[in-house]
Amino acid sequence: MSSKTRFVLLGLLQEQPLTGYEMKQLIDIRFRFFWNESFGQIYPELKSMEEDGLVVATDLSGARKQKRYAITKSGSRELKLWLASPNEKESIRIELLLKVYFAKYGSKDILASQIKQFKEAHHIDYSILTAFQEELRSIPDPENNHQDILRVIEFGLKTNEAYLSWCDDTIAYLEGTR
Amino acid sequence: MSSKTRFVLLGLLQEQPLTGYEMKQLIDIRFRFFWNESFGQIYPELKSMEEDGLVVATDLSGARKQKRYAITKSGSRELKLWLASPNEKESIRIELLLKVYFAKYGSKDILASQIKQFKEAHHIDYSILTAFQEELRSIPDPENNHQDILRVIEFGLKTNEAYLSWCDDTIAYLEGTR
DNA sequence: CGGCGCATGTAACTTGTTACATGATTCC
DNA sequence: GGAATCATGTAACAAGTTACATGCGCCG
Repeated sequence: MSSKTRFVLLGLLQEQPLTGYEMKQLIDIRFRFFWNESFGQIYPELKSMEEDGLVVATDLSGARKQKRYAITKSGSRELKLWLASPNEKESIRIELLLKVYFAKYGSKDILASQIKQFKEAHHIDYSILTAFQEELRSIPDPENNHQDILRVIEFGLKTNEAYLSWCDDTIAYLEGTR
Repeated sequence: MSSKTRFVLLGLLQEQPLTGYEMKQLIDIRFRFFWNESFGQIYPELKSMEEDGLVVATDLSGARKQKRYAITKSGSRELKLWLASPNEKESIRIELLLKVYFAKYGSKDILASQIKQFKEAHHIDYSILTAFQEELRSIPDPENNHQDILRVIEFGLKTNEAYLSWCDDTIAYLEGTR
């Protein structure tokens, strides 16, 4: 289970030079439903990537000591290599499902409220995804550059729809057995 | 992000006494689509749980040096406490989606084959879930003990259906743009 | 008698989170 | 001038994986 932080950052930099802070923001917004990275990973990783010659940093003078990173030829090569390499099994951990599995040892009411919370969180995800989708669709895209990203959004929409519908069924079940 | 290993094990032990090895097997089979634990977590955790008085071990003499753990009153209390406590945000990491997002920098053909692999893996998950569902339904359940577990299976089925349908759409899209 | 599955355990390592420190800029 | 946000970084810690060591029992 090797770290993928490096490749996420390279992927973002392939589009345009960015600061570590900006990359974190992009990951939080665009990848929120299937990926995350913390500053504690990003900054040290950028340093090590620079040492490996995959990126070059420019110290923005004047501005608030920000470092803008750009990808190098070598970095692009690494990115392509990773894109063609096999994927690791996705890792998923949903505490709520453990609690549903063990539901008979706990309170149905509390569980129902936990599911409602889960539902709300994913309803927000769903809204964000819908907004992002509309935004992308509203921008003219003659070269079909947005299609790939729209596929990712579609994944998020479909899985979140599944989540929401499961929540409704399960809340109904829990409240029906009171 | 505190570890939940302890509670998973307590939950399993609430049903019946088990060895570490058996718990690992149950987690691998029953929780495979939303949770995992390794021996490297399980054995040290069981030791620490015994020290905390949440479980008691019985050394099965004669048999191949196995230790069977049983939950204590104190352990049951801990389990109930956790069941009523708030959940951590679920963690999900899907490398494939990063690659779809960055698809324009790589090969469409390779990506399509990666998605096919993903699809196959989840088709297997789907089959396992269906089999487990049928098994549970075939066992008479006068006290509705299986209902909670069936809800968990339902979650797996719904999300996997979403995955599979997304795979088909996305493969079609990739192969259409060749 | 050899290989596989059962069974437990540990040590080294990698990965990831959190908390903290520092300081600039912007906006009210 | 104070709060929020921008911005970078590190150190301590927690969590999780992997590889290894050990040995029994069963089946062919």
